[in-house]
Amino acid sequence: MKKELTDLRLGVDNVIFSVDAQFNRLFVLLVKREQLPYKDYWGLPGTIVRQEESLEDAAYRILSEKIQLKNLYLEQLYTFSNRDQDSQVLYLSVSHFALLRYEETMLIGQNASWHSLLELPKLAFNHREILNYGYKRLRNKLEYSPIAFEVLPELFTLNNLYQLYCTILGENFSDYSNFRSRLLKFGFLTDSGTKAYVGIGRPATLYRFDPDAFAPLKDYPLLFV
Amino acid sequence: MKKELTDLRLGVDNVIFSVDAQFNRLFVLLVKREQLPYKDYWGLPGTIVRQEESLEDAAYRILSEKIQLKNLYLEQLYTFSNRDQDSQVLYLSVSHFALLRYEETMLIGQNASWHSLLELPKLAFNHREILNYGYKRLRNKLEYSPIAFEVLPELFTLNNLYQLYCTILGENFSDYSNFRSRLLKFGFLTDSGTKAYVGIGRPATLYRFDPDAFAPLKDYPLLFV
DNA sequence: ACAAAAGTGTTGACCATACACCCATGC
DNA sequence: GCATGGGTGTATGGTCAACACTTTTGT
Repeated sequence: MKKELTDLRLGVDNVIFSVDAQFNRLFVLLVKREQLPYKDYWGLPGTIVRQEESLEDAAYRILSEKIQLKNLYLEQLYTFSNRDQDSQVLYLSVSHFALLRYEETMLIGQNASWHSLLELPKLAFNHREILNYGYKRLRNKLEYSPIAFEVLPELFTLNNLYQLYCTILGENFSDYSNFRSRLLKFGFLTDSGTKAYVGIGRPATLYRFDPDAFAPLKDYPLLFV
Repeated sequence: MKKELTDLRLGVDNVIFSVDAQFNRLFVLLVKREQLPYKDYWGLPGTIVRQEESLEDAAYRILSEKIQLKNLYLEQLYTFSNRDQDSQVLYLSVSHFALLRYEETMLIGQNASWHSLLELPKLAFNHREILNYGYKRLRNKLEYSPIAFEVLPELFTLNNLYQLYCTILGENFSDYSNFRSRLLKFGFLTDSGTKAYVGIGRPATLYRFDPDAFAPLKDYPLLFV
């Protein structure tokens, strides 16, 4: 019996993205480590799984210490494992992923902050690898699922939507006018009847995402890009 | 310190598919359990991770006890977790996935066998859920990656390829002649110069998959279907 | 009137579908 | 010759990228 068991440390690490819709910036949540190893390095918010917790419990717990959560849905990414050569302890990290609204997310405490993906510090452990994996998943979800509408306000303009896609996928992923017609043709964006007046220029139609109209499409591999 | 640790049982479970190219059948590898719980039920080949093993080691070890492995590449699927309400032990199952050639795979021992997906017995634990997850991944990989060529013989006809897709994705996923031209247009199938003479009818051209010609395409989301 | 931003339309190239049809072989 | 399966071609309709154009606002 003893032979079959192994010394384990089970942890969770979270790759939490947020999009600043106003200034078109993509952020990831990092925490400054206060303990060894990698003291004073930045890393992903993670923790050891405690007695009586599930994996998801642990992931939500550590996040709730760093940011205010509401309606946060975590998705499992991948399980990274690594056995320490000296101690023979097997370290397991089950990583999770989420996308939030930057404007609605309050940070708690001093040691957590949003970092642009364009200027990342050196990260602790293999967190850079986990982050890259999460970023790949983010872009993938944006193309194949309606994740964008979870992070936009209830009413949004097509330009808001387009900017969000640009921020995550990069400029020139698609022509704006073609993006418009493709999205409108799907039929799950309904005209709210109101307009967005923002200074000079023609006011933009405010749309609303209609989950019921989207539902029948959800099993098809429709491309948003 | 004690408070942070949790009673853990770490296991791996494998969803191993094989395709019988000759008779167009898709199989999954199941093992008849000899111990409690779920004694005499069929289940996925899995094991507890031992001292000094990595996750992958354990996955390959249990498979090597059931089938002859050669060039088997396992891909991680998902980590299922479940805490026992009575003992408070946290059970973790890191599942893996692979696709093999039925014709080249020798089973070892009496308690492992191939089962058609169309007539599955009741499975132990949550193995039905894991299997469904793996099946979804299999179909997905077939559409977006050249996994089919790992499982076909070195020389194959376009009809062999088409039959393989039919077996996994179901009939009528695409017209045969359109499937032909789409695949040939990619340019990574090279005419071997030889023909397959199988009884009556015009002999079919034998093709070979060219990894070098495929390489530049690998980062594009090309659709095989 | 003019600039700015939203929104529409047009064009040509490409691609998918559903077939019809031709080709090479065994009997 | 003819059945059988391999392989090619084609007409239609749709989709996509690029870009020109029109509309509605503030100043």
